[in-house]
Amino acid sequence: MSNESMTIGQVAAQAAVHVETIRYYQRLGLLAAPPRPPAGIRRYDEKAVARLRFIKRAQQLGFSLDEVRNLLTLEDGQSCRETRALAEKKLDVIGARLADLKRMQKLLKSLIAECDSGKRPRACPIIETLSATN
Amino acid sequence: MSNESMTIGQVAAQAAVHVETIRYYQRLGLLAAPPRPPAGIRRYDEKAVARLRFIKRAQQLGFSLDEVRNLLTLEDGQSCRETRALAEKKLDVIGARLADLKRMQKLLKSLIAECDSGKRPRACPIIETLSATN
DNA sequence: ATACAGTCCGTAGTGCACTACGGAGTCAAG
DNA sequence: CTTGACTCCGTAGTGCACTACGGACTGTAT
Repeated sequence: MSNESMTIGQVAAQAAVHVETIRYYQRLGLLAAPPRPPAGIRRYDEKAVARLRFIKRAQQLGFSLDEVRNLLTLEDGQSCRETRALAEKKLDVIGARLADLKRMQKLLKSLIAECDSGKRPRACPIIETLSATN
Repeated sequence: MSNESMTIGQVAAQAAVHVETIRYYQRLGLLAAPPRPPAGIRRYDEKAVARLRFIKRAQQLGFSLDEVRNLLTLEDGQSCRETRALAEKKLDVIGARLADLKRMQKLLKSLIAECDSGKRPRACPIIETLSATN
């Protein structure tokens, strides 16, 4: 089943995506659809599975499908510089997002802690904070 | 301008949101639209601004508008327990997201570092990694 | 009195990544 | 040779949080 000539459903299973997702990527031009034999069914090979995995891995690294499209045009591995630049930009975005989340986490934690210590004169510190007039 | 009887545009400016956003929240029932005088223009007070700020702050803490709706029904501050539960659930989600992002960050960093050390036999380590057959 | 900015309201579009649906065709097993 | 699972293809819907548009009206400054 990891051979040549798989159906779209088998490819989907191999790559752990839904059939519809494959078609969607084909529409977006992220994955080539093999030619359809006259009145037949398309057959896919290992490369399709590899490509899908590539896309999924890149997504997990935080790349959007549009960025993945870029990555794929660099897939030949010739332009390491560009790929690197893309990765660095993404790293910045991740750093910023990380800072945001940490800020949220800190605030929520302190609010919850304040809830726990019964010693606040006010109603609910969480609501209080959200309502603050700043 | 931070008085009674502001127009929707003034409220928007005060709360740093767009007019359309206010109307959108009204449609969602997050904010009450004051009655419209016959053939006139609606007038808003400070409370509207405060409510919008509440919503925006909650969003910054990672709450969806739907969750904000919940928060708003708890706004009287009487049911600290429920509010706390909501905050704790959100804290969990944030923790998970943080872990994800850190994983991504680590991987991207090491890939970029590998790019820098010229000593890899392969083409581009980033592309290589994405292409790996795992 | 009139120009013009702002308001009102409803509906439609955006972006992202899918997910669902439906009717027709195809393929393999029994 | 029929049943049933799978495939093909196009279009439409989902979820979230807005954003845009357009025509009619209102309020204010000149």
